[in-house]
Amino acid sequence: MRITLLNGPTREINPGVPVAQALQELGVHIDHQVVAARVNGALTDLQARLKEDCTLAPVAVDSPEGLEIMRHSASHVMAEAVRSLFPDVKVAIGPAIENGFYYDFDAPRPFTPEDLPRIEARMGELVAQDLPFERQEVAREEAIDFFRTQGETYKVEILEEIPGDRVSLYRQGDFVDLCRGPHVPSTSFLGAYKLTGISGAYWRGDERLPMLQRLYGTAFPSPEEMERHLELIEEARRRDHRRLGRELGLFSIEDEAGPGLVIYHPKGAMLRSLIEDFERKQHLKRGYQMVMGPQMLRAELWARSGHLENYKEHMYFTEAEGQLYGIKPMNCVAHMLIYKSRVRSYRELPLRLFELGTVLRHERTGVLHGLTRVRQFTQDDAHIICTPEQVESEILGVLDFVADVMAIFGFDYEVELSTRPEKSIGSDADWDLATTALTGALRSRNLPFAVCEGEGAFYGPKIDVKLKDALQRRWQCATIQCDFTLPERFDLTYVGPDGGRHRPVMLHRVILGSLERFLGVLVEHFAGAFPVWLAPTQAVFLPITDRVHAYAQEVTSRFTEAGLRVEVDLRPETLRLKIREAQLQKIPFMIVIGDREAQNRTLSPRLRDGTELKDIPLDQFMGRLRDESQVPTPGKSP
RNA sequence: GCCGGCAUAGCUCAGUGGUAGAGCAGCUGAUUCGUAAUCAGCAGGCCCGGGGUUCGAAUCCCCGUGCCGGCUCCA
Repeated sequence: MRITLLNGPTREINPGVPVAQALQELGVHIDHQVVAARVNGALTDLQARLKEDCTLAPVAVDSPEGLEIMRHSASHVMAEAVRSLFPDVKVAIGPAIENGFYYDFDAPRPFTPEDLPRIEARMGELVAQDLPFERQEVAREEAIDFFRTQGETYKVEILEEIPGDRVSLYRQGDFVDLCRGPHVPSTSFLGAYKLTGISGAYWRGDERLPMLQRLYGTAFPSPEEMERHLELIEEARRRDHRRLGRELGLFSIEDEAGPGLVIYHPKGAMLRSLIEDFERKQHLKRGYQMVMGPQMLRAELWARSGHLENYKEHMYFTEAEGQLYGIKPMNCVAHMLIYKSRVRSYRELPLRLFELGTVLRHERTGVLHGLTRVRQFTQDDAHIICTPEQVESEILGVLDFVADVMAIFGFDYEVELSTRPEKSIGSDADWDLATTALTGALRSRNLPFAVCEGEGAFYGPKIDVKLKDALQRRWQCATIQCDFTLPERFDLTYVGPDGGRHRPVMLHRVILGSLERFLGVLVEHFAGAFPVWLAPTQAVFLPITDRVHAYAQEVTSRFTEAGLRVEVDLRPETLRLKIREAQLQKIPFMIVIGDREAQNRTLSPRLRDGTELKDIPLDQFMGRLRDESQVPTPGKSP
């Protein structure tokens, strides 16, 4: 039997040798770094026996596949630990996930935080025993019988649905699990792991099905790598926008006012208004027209738009003079009315209507979270109404818009295309047109994209943009959705060159998405240290003694009149104290003013990073601050 | 909405059946100071709300509300 090492030598090897031995004979050093192998490209256990000619490649624990295998094995070990400590639990599923793993159990009593150390300790014992993972292939019926006698009804349920006659089981110690594999050779291959959380999780992710108990863990090849990961979580905690929002005086969410309702404090309102100014300029530059719709519209309109049918449970209603009004959860309806207000010619298309539209959505209490999930938020929303021929170029325009804006804020992003879901309306032709246009636009900009089959809105396919923040976390911001329903329901038409009436296509799109969410992401991305153009307070003047108060106040007025966002700290405190507080407020420039500066009409700015500049002429520094206040132009100097 | 945890001063947190505490912040006074905390004093609480157990509840039990971590949903 001829075995070839990928990008390596070929050897004649006796049939029936295990993968690990074959690798060794091919000169691969086998230690705990190697957890599995690829046999002709397919992930395989190291213990598997080779029967025919093939190509081999080792899979190291620090490769993405190797890590996933190790984490998956960790979930099995956790399941064994849980089964041995709590014999009454049934096991459901336990995959590897980003940074770790989980396992779902049906437990007679919920787990508590005190259970975690016990389970972890038991896992430690299992790891110390170095139990081998053994793969066994059996007939599906045999597996069903086995799990049924064990009382593992969830495994039986899974088995009854998977196709094929034969399935694989993995055993380590006393624990046997239905599993595709592969696994690490034995429990001592686990590396560093830690149980991190408990939560409820619906069986099969369906809220109509029973809730199981999920245990989360994290696992890495080495303790150092796990430490780095835990440190990253700690860093995320430090950057939490809910904490920084309070500390920096940006916003609050008060129990008295109601959950999910953001109250902007002065600094937060300034930041928000800077972003809104930016948005207006960017949209006007790209041929959008600003519009504004009312906060509530008659319920009949929401019936017509289909919201009453599809979105009612998320809507707030109010009544006046016997009329029922729906408070807007989306901005589209008013935009439809604007379009319909007169006869439209093809010459007007594409019509791009932009609104910083504030919407209210009744979100279920459990999903609310800081600024990222709220009940009232403002979208940078636009509806583009165009001819079918214009759809693709309009989508391109939006993609370029997104690219520009993300570059300005300094975010990388990923793109997803979501296609027709099972429950949907519209003709196949419409769906094809829209999906082709979306895909075509992505292709022509060479944007790599993931396809989420069946994840589209019920009225049309969409492109979602996930920006990545400084901690590599992904956030939904921009989305571009094709919509055939609304032009239909509101009977939108335009007069074509032929003099006949035609139905336009509508694109619904946002760039930043929810300003609230975007603000939250910005806070965490910059850890509260906003770039000068976004900083609510750009500089604070710090007079050392009250002899220089007059000069400090004069300078403050001059900067303020120049449109710069500055403050002055006239308290009779020490410079050290003032610096410390300004530093904690993450103000970009702390400007020291003492007798020398007042004498020479200069300033001594300290930067956020601790750099001290000395005796800069007043006008020179004002020029610098003015320059840095400009919206960055990516592509030009850093 | 579901599972679990938590709720004490503006903030961070001690106090687990017997008279409510600390640090920071705040206020008052002194200090006029050169790059991350000057000193002293004072004040601050329906212990989330409502019921119950108990001679006695911040503490134990029940019901609400809110928050946190997840699930489901989602901008």
